[in-house]
Amino acid sequence: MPPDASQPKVHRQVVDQLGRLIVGGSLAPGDALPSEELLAGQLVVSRSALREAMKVLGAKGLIESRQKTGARVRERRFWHQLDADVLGWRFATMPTQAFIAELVEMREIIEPAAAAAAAQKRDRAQLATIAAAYQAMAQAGDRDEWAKADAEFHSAVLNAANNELMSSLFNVIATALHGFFLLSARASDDFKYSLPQHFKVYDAIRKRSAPRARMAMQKMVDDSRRHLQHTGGIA
Amino acid sequence: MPPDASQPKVHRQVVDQLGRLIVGGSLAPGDALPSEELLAGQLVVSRSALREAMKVLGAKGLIESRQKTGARVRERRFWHQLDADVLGWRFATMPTQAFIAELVEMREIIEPAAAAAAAQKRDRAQLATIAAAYQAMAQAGDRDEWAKADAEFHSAVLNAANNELMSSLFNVIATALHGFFLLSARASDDFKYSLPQHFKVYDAIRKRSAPRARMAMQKMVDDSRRHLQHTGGIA
DNA sequence: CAAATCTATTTGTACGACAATATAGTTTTA
DNA sequence: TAAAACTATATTGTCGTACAAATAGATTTG
Repeated sequence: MPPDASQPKVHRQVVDQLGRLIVGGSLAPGDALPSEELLAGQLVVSRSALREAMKVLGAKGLIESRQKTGARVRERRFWHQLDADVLGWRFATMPTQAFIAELVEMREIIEPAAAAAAAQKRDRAQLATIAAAYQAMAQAGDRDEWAKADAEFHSAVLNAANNELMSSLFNVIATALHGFFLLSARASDDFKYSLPQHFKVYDAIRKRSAPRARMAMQKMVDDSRRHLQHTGGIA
Repeated sequence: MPPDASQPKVHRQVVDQLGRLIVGGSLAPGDALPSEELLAGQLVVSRSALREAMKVLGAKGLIESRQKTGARVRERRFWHQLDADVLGWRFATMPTQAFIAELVEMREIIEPAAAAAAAQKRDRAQLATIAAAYQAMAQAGDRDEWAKADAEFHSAVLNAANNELMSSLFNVIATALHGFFLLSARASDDFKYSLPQHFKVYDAIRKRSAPRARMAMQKMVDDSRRHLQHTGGIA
């Protein structure tokens, strides 16, 4: 009994189909979609289900519907680029080096800033959560355990910054990068090689030293980039 | 003939109503919404319109619907905090100092990083756009002209960073801050006092000096914060 | 007591009808 | 002729109803 074996609902499937078409470029900004009646016929779904899907796409900034004129694909600058689905569709249709670079750049901006903020604003419980994640990393027996604890560590740091906007942003970025196994710089043999660097981040946050926390996280992020360049990236 | 006098559609109104209730805390995470039939009756709308609204709220991470169980408010960590509507509802219901501080903090993280990236990646046309905005600032005759050109300048810098994720993020943050007139540090009498600082940003980007661009923007942002603290904030 | 079955509730999908709106064309008017 | 007012018409928006699908909870059964 797989935990998520429920077949996807129709409207969700339509959201995915149209989303991919738009983000993938098959439907360009300015293009008009077929009328709801027509499109529903083409996709073999009811107009009700189609409309629910269109509203969702509208909520993501991808399309705009107006009476008489119909629905049109909006310009890219209106797209909610930080929406998880939109990111996913970009991944599915254009996993280019440039796109990955954008994600990595965002990560490199957020994490050092978050570490600095965490050093200033973290409370005791949040520090404890970071410490627990660090312990789990130290005791990790294999790559999977390490990866899990590593993700928790970074998530805990973000949480300790006490800024929901920042957390939400990192959440999206990290999830997307996770899809490419690009979050942690995983050395082939010694997967724990970055443990000391993580300790420095933790220690700086513990001592409430924002500059040191920022620098330590910056170094970690730089290492990650160096590693990426070594392996030549993916796409 | 006001440009946007069209009465808001029903499903949009429902999205707003429920969105405010949830973000405002009247409906807490974990709470169950009434069944669609009931809720439609309470709001005096058809089930169809209500469902379209619920799908939109689901797309924003606010609620989750399941058969038999009904719809429930999701935990805050799932909310799309960077969605323009969600930000708007937070504004409408909880314009607290803490929330504004989160927005300002995000801005302070993004803009210096964006200036640095722009210095490295901008092309000629993007530089020209920044220059044009700067010129408009220099020639601004009143506060409104200045504010408009100022917004264009910052937007142009973000655009020159050539990272759609960053642009999208800044767009949302800046729009929200604009709602509070908190984007630019507007001195009461000399509204052009930050012009030289803007020039430094432009000049560094022109000379492709990332460090100087970052520092110049950082200083601008710091000034803005200092000014905020002087005036004691708003909410 | 555990497993299988049934039942009732709620969302999901489909269909049909009409209202509201905005475009494009048509007619009227100055 | 040009501008203004009107009219047709395509398309989305809203409503209501019926039924399908899923699933939590009660019931039966071994």
